[in-house]
Amino acid sequence: MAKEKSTEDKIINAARKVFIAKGMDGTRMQEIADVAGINKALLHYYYRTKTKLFERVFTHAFKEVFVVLERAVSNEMDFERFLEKFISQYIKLLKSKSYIPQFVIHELNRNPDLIVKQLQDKSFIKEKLFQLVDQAIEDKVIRPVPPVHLITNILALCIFPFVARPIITGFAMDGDKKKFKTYIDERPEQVIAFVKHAVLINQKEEA
Amino acid sequence: MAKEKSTEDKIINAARKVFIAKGMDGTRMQEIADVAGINKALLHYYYRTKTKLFERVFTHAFKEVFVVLERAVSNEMDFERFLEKFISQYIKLLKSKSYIPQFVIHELNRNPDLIVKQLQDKSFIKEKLFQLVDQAIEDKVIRPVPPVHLITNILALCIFPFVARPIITGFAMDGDKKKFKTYIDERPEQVIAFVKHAVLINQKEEA
DNA sequence: ATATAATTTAATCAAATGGTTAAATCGGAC
DNA sequence: GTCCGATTTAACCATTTGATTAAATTATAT
Repeated sequence: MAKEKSTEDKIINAARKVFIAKGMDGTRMQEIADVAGINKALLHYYYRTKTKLFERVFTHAFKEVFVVLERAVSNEMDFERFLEKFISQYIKLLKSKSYIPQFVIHELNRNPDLIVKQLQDKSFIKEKLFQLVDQAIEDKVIRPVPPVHLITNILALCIFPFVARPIITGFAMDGDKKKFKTYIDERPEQVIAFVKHAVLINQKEEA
Repeated sequence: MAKEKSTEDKIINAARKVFIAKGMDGTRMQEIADVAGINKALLHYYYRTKTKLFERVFTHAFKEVFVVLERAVSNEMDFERFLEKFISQYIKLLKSKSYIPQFVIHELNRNPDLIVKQLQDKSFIKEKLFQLVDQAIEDKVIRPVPPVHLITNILALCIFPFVARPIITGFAMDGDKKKFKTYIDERPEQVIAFVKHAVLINQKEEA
C-alpha cells in the first residue's frame, strides 16, 4: 500500500530481500538497485560499498531474532508460563521472518567474526536465562537438565524447521508448501507439549 | 598419512573442503586447484565446469547425512532402542562431518530444486519412519504425537547445534571452543533423555 | 623407444562485477 | 525564477573469474 518510502528505506528493504535470498557472496549490487527501483550509481551514492550495506542489513536481521530473547527474560513469571510464552512468541516471530535464521546462521558460519560485534553487552541475557533455568531446577519445577542443553533444545525446536524448510517440505510433505504451513501452525502447541513433558516434573493435570 | 591419492580424489577432497567452507558462490576454482595441489587447467581437464563439480560434491555430502536415516529404519528393534541408537549414531556422524549440515541446508535454501534430485527413491525411508512412530503410538509406547513433529524434533535436537555452532559458542560459551566440544560430547545422553521424557509412556526404571 | 595419457605452463577470452565519474535532468524550497 | 540536492544516464575502469587453448614436459605402460 504505502509508497511513501524514502530512497534509503527502499535500498535497505531491497538489500535485505536480496541478501537474505542469496547471501553476501551471491548478491549483486545491480540486483539490489533493480529491486529498489533505482540505479547502481544512486545505490553507491547512499552506501559506498557492498560490505557496509551488508553489515547494516545483517546487524538489523540479527537483532530481530535476538530481541525476543531479550524481551522474554525480562518478564517475571513462573517457569511453565515462561516456556509457553517464549516458544509461542518465538515461533510467531519466525513465521513472519522465516528466512532470517538461515541467513544469520549462514553468514555467521561464513564469517564467525561477525558474532563478536553482535554479542556485545548481551551477556546479561545469558545470565538471566541460565539463572531462570537453575532456579526452576532448584524449585523442583523441572528435572535437573544442564541449562545450556535445555536452552539450545528449545531454540533448536523453534528454529530448525525454518532453516531446514526445503528438506522438510521435500521429504515429509512431498513438496506441498501448504502442508508445511499447516505443520508450522501446529508447531507452537507441539513444541510446548514436547518440552513440558521433557522437563516438567508436575504434569499431572492438563487440558 | 597415505599420499597414494589419485588426482581425482585430490580434486574431490579439495572441492569438498572449499565448497563446504565457502559455499557455491564463495568458492573459486583457483582455490580448489591450490588446495588440491594442482593447476586450474588440470582441474577443468577433470571437471569441465564448476557446477558439475559442485553437484558431485553436494550429492555426496547429502548422502552422507541421509544414509544414517536409511540404516536406522532398516534395523528391527523396539522403539526405545531405536531412539537411543538413532540419536547416538546421528550425533556421532555429525561430530566427524560437522560442517556438512550447514552446507547442505544453505545450498538447498539457495537452490531448492537440488532437493528433488536427491530425494528420488527415498520415499520408502519416509514411510518406514512414519510407520515406526505410528506403531509405537498404537502400542502405547509413546504419547500420540504427530510423527512429522516427533521426527523433526529429533532431527532438530541432533542437527541444530552444528549449524548454530558460532552462535552457541559465542553466546553460551564465551567463544571457548573447548567448551563447545564438551557440550557436544554430552549431547547424545542429553538428547536421548530429553526425547524419552518427552514421549515415552513407561519411563519407570532407568539407570 | 615409443606411443599414450597425465600434467604443467602460460597465455588468452569473454563475461561479470564492484566501484567511480561527469554531465544532464528533475523536483522542491526559497 | 533560481538554487541545490536527489536522481538518472551512460560510459568507463580495474579486477576477478570461469573457462579454453596450445605447446611443452613428465610419467607410464607396452
